[in-house]
Amino acid sequence: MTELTERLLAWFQRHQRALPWRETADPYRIWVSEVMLQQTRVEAVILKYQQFVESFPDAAALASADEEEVLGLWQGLGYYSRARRLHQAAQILVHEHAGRFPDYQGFRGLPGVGEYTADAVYSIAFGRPVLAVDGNVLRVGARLFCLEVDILSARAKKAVRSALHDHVAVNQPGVFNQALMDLGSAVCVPRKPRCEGCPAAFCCEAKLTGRTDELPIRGAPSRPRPTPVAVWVIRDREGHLLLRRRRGGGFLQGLWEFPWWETESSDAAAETEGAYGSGALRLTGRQAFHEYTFSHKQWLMDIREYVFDSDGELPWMPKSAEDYAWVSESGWANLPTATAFRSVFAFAGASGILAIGEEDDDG
DNA sequence: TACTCGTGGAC
DNA sequence: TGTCCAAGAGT
Repeated sequence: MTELTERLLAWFQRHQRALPWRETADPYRIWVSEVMLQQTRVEAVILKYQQFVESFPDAAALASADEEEVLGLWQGLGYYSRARRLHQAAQILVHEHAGRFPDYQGFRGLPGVGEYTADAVYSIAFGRPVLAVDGNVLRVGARLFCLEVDILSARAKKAVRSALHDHVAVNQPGVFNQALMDLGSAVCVPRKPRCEGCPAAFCCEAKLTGRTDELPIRGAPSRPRPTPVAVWVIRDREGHLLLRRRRGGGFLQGLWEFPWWETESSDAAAETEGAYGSGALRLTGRQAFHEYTFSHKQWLMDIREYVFDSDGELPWMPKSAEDYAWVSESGWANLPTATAFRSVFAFAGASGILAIGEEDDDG
């Protein structure tokens, strides 16, 4: 065991956070936590994790659940394909692996299980002596070894793996990996690292050469692309709201939403009116404008209210219509929805939304 | 490699 | 207030 390893483990023993997924050795629960934690802060995960494993205490329970129920518990966490892939993977585990965790390669091949997740779960739950390289470890490694390459590049990952290889605590790799991650999130933070309390400061090349503020090197993320989008709040004669469930694509797949269309022109309302309007749809005149920013696009939402004055279906609704539903102003609360539509529910006056708290309306 | 895929907290 | 970014995976 190297001095770095020794000091890091001692620091972790003293400073580690109490987290619900650290109170179990169940690989299923550790797996759930790792998937939830992808690109997501610990504080946002804790409650969701507890609710999730309470509803689905094991892989069999998750496998037999409806996708809608799974998405409902994931609601608000974002990156919803994680939930669908976890659900699919649980079904594969139950039906093709008799509910037992397969070997490392078998697990690595499950939907949503990449290199990091496989390494994290198998080091923590099974003691597999591998380094789990996440964003924290990349940042810590970049400073420890003064890596001059973009930490998001494949080269950086390879360099960190190589440089840390001999430091992995092979008799407790899971503890070692979590110690590195905790160090990254609590001490070796992106800006203004807290080197005073760092157990690795004694051998940190960035610290010893005064370069902690220059490292790591990381390219600027691409900016969200402004995107006009028309959102239709459609009521029937009884005041029910028309929602649809998204199918066939990655974005927000499986979630319920108001009908919307991204448009080429900045006048989203006019463009969609021509394409999707119908004689049975009557504008009420109520309109609002909201912005909502995803990781990769910025929606400029032109929200309009219509009344559907007919008993039929709208031309663009599929014949089966099983992915469309007329719901009461409180009925939406039982359906998984994306946060992007929170302001639209507020606009629609849907009950329950005021408890969440709102928000601007440029009218 | 570069892009898609959400959300909200920190500063 | 805008910017950054968090225990990534899939394509």
